[in-house]
Amino acid sequence: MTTKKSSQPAVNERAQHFLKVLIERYIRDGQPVGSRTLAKDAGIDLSPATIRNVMSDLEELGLVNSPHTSAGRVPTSSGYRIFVDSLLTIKPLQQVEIGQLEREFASRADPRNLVKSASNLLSNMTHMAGVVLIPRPKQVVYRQIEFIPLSGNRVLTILVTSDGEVHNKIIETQSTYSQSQLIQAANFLNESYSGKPLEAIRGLLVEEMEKTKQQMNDLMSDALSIANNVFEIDGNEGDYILAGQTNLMDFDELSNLDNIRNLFDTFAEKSQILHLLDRAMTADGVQIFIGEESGYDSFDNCSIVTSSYEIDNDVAGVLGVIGPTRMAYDRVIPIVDITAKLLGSALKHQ
Amino acid sequence: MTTKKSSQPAVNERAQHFLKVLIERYIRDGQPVGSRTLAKDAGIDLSPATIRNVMSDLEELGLVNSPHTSAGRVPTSSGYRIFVDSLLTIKPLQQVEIGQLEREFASRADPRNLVKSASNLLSNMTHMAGVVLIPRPKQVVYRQIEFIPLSGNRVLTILVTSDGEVHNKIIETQSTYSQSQLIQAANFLNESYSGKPLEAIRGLLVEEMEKTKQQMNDLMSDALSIANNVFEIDGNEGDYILAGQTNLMDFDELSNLDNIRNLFDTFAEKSQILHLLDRAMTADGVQIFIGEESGYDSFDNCSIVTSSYEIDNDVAGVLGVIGPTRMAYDRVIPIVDITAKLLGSALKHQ
DNA sequence: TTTTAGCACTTAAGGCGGTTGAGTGCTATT
DNA sequence: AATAGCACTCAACCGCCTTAAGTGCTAAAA
Repeated sequence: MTTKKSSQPAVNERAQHFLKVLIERYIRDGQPVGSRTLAKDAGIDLSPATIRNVMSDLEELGLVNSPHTSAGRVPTSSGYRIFVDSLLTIKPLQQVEIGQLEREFASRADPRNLVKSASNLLSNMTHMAGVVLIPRPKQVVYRQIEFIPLSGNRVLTILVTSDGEVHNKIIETQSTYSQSQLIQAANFLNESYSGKPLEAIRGLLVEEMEKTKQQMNDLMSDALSIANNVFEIDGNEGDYILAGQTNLMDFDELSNLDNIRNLFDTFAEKSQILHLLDRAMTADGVQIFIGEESGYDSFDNCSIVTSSYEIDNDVAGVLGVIGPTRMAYDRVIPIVDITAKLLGSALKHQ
Repeated sequence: MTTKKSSQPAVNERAQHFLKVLIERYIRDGQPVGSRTLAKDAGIDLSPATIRNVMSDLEELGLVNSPHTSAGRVPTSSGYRIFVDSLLTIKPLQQVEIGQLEREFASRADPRNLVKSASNLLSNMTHMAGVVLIPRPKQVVYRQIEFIPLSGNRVLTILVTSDGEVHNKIIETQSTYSQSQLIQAANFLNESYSGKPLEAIRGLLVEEMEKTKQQMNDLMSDALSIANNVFEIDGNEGDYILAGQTNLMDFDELSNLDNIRNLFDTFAEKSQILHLLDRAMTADGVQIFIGEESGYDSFDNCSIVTSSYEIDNDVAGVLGVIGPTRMAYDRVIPIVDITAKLLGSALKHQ
């Protein structure tokens, strides 16, 4: 049945079985698996001593190893590999669970949300991290383009593709275009080529260059009606950019896992931070929240130094630094202060 | 000079000075500050015993406290508050540093990047977390609007405001509009009202309703030239959505700070994950990277289970789960598998 | 009255030795 | 080929002790 050589340990069926049971066990409770345990679990009636021989073979093959001499065995990557490739029996999901998932997906609308909730689903179901690459269709179909003139002959182009994704890009043009020129250019493109694959457009353009007509103008009242609707709902949601969160792990007073976890969850949640920044927006100059003052438990051991920044003398936003209460305020305060001023004036020059 | 009452400890100048020195010291090395240390640091020639009395007063006032009976003192939030409000001597930044900052800001172009690099600057200079609220100008000036018809009478509106921000919103209209109707509506709005403050537009609309002319059509060749430029650079950057990263802290084998830190930095960096997902995109069906197989050090103790998902029979993206090598593969694999299928078909139905 | 010296007391932290329990490898036997 | 027996290893835990830092209190000195 199985060929065996005395010089090189054999990976016969029995050994494979033990490997399987060992890995399953290790996955279950995370402890190195010893011979006695394995003997009981395996369902084959063998003494621990025998198991030890087998495990020793497995170790020689690099499929398991021990953290130290008198510990049980732990699977190595190669061990997992074999397990996954040929030993694994997959439990299909319950029909009920599948149903739930289907309903979950059915209830979402636009692609962005779908992707987001797929990621959340993965994370929730597995209690691990879920990740979803944003769809990148092989054939990107062009939907809409828009141009916004910037200073010089730079133009902001906004390209909308079939998947509802919006791509912003700043391009440098050879000559300078006026705003109305750009608008008309966009109209032309949009009317002629929406729905065509991106790669094809260049070819089509040349060929179809002079075929266009325009039959607009009289639907303006419709435009009005829609616009009314849009400007009604202009909710400016607010969002922030965070950097260097992991720096916080350097501080002893924050770096127990619970604390860090709370902090990061708070960052991910966003709403609390947004409230906090909102509060900081009203005051001008540098503002400091120390410990509980922020009002959020996760920041109990943190201070937040903020400053609002102004564009053309209007408060436009807030920026700041989050760190342990024990921070070098004398240094952080001027940094936040000057950054706010520089950011403000940098944004003004646009 | 200073009024004192025997019943309530006094916050005289000397006590304030000690508080200041204590906090400065504590900020420097994070250890509870004892009477002897404080005596040396304070620059006033007093014995530790005297200092102890003062510290005891400060404690009674709630400005400091000891972690345990025989430890030194640590500032409380109120202590920091007083320190920050009236004891702090701020070090202005070196002119050199300011120069560097200015140059840093000068080199960035669009607002989004400015905000991002401001956040990074804050984080780098302070070695803590930087946060910047995205500018929310008091008067949002309207730049550009665009409509994309979706199914039913839902319309995707894309509103661009003066700060270069793009706001997507799906609205429900009363009646159904065709694509060309929508395009014309957008054109009308864009031509007439770009540069006006958002709030004012509704009023202006009614009043200016019938004044519009159109003088387009002959700039089409320009449109062509620009478009050429845009479609040239269509670089579809690729991005992913991550969820439940903090779940990873639940696993003992990952949850030492160094490890978690590396992981989170990798998530934030994005490029590595993107490469990995890219690799997973080519294979179809579920793919598994175990430990070092991923090729990235930060994932040495992690496995990644991925599956590509298809839209209309074309591979559109990848999704997956990241967890410890010791994961319940038999459960995770079908979850990833089915999620990929469901996401694919959910996206197709659009 | 303020400051200081002295003293007894508290506490975290670290080192040391012993014990326990799980597990191993080897050898001789069945 | 499988097993039993045995000596050995090692992490983890426990209790014990010591050390270092610091405290509060009281009584004496300035």
